[in-house]
Amino acid sequence: MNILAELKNRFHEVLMSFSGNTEVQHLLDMIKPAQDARFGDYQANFAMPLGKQMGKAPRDVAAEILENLQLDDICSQAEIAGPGFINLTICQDWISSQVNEAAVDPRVGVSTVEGAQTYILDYSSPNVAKPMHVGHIRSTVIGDSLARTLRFLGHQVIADNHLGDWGTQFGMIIYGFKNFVDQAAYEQHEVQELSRLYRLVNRLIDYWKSKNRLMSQQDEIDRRAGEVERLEQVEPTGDKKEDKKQAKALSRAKDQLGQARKTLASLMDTVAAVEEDEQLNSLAQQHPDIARSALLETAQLHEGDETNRKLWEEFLPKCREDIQRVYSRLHIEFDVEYGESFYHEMLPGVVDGLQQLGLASESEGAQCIFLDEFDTPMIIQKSDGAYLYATTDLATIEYRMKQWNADEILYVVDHRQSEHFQKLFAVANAWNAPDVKMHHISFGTVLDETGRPYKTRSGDAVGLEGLLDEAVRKALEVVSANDDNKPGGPELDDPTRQHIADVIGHGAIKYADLSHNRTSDYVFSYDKMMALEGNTATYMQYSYARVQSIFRKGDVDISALRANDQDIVLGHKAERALAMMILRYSEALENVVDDYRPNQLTNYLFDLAKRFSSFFEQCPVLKAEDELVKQSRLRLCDLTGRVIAHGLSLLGIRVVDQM
RNA sequence: GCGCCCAUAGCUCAGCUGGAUAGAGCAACGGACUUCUAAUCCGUAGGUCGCAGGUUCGAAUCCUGCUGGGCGUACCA
Repeated sequence: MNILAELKNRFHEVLMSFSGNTEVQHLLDMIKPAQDARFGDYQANFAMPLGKQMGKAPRDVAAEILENLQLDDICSQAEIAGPGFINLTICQDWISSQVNEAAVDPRVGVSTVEGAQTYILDYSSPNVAKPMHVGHIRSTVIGDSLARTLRFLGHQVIADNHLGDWGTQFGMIIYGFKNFVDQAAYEQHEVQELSRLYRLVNRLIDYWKSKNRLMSQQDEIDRRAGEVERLEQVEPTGDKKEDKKQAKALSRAKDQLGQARKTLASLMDTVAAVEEDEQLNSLAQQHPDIARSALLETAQLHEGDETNRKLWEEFLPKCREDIQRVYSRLHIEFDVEYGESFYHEMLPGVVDGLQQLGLASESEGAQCIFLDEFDTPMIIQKSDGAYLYATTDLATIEYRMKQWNADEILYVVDHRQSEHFQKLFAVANAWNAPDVKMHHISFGTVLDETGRPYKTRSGDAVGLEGLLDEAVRKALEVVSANDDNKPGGPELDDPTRQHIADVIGHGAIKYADLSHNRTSDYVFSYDKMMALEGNTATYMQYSYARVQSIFRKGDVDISALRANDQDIVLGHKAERALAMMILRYSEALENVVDDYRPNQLTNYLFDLAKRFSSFFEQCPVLKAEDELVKQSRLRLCDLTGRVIAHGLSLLGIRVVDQM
């Protein structure tokens, strides 16, 4: 049961007599959870605009609406307050009966949506040639959570991992393998060696790129310095506005000069770092053309060159296994994993099709699609004949429509690609998918602790696996310390502690990510991520474990408890508050799906767990005043535990019975 | 230059479609374990919601300008 939906239902008819249908929807949206407990449980704010519109006093309008409304069974109180707010208090009996229903419902009171849709979720999509690092986690975790939530609500979901298994990075690995491989190391640990080769080639390419840019960068500095000098000599005109403009131009020029100098310094660093390393330097000098050569390897792979194709076929499964290992420990699953290579053969057809429709045309040797709203075109074929990820993305949409006839496609990708997606959606809608709704579920950049964009420094990137290991290690420390300090002595053996640490550590990392509004940038901090108090998964897991602990101590037979028809009664205000929050679960899920924001669910779960903690302090369960209250509270505990576990499961987070 | 995004407590962040006195967590301070797990709870303190205008009965939220930051911007993904 969704209380909010039910309230809107009740108000709908009455409001219809006050205004038209489209307007009513808008007015109904002004019914929402109360901002403050003093105002009851829900509040309706539509009397103010309605009064304005009708030229009546809002309070009179509110009164008139309430007179024509049958709310007695749901609300114990419907009060007009302030300028015309309608404050609604849900009545005790109704909450009880709804909670009783939820308690025997496998879906804990959440119904499936009407009008289920077919969603395709495109998330995670790592580059298989590079080890996964902290930057990959957001897409993976947010996408996984949205997939689970949509599915639970009754939609059909196809989770697709659009792997980067065909791009330039493979050319780099192939080049590295042909020139620098350490056979012994490769035989011992293939992926590790491949990843070393990738980083090595990347570094050498960077070296040459930087080195070749030194001159032009110096020129730019000279030019900017000249500009600063020129601006400094401009005499004040006496005109305030004009002088302000001048001052601004000068400060901007100085800024740019500083930037240019900084860029030069970092170029020089890159160059020096290689040249100071004798071995690296000698490799660099032996491969001056490495950037072009690596691209050539990619081109040859795409053209079907036998050697390169064979190498690719040898590398790919190994890279995928490596990635799979991370997914298994995170319990991430996909329905399909069609990488970029899967679409390779469709690309010429995509370009042809777009040309024939006149959407694509040649410009500067490349096949381009020009769109009115954008300055730069979407390029679908390079002047050297190679295809780009835009081409692949278009082919992917084509395939997805044919294969699944999707209603909606969600791309969980960081915000830097928003322009790409805007173009992609515009082209797809004009070309082969006029009706499908496509959304870029963008999220913020991962920042380091100084607030700068988190960048993987070549050589010592924070691998995702290392991060997960660290989280589990820290969790184990806390689990052990906590268990050792239990009043009755330790309760957990080592394997159990290890398992608990595993659940808590992985949960902490996922939750840290999911609990932020996805559009915000994200400050990555080991300490913050692994803090196991406050608004963290651990707090919810702890609440769950406390419920189970009550059952253990009380020797409660859970299946018998669930089978008995003893009603839940809400005598204490902490019980009422807890029950009310349980009934809001479906509202929370609706909020998640509404704008694809899992943090709506983490916020809800935190509220729920807080209410439970408060209930736990104030309401003894096993030592309740009588058997009726005890049974009622046991059932309330059970339901709370189930909602917490269920909510966490939609975030991809597990629970344990004991902590 | 153009485009997109952001600015909320000391720190990290919520704040849904405009609603009443802007909320959490962490850190700080004061209380609560003979008790169903203190990984907890109760309380105190902490704010010019970047600045200036505008729209509105009502603005952190919408509009305009400004300041400061991030990102993107023709053949990488």
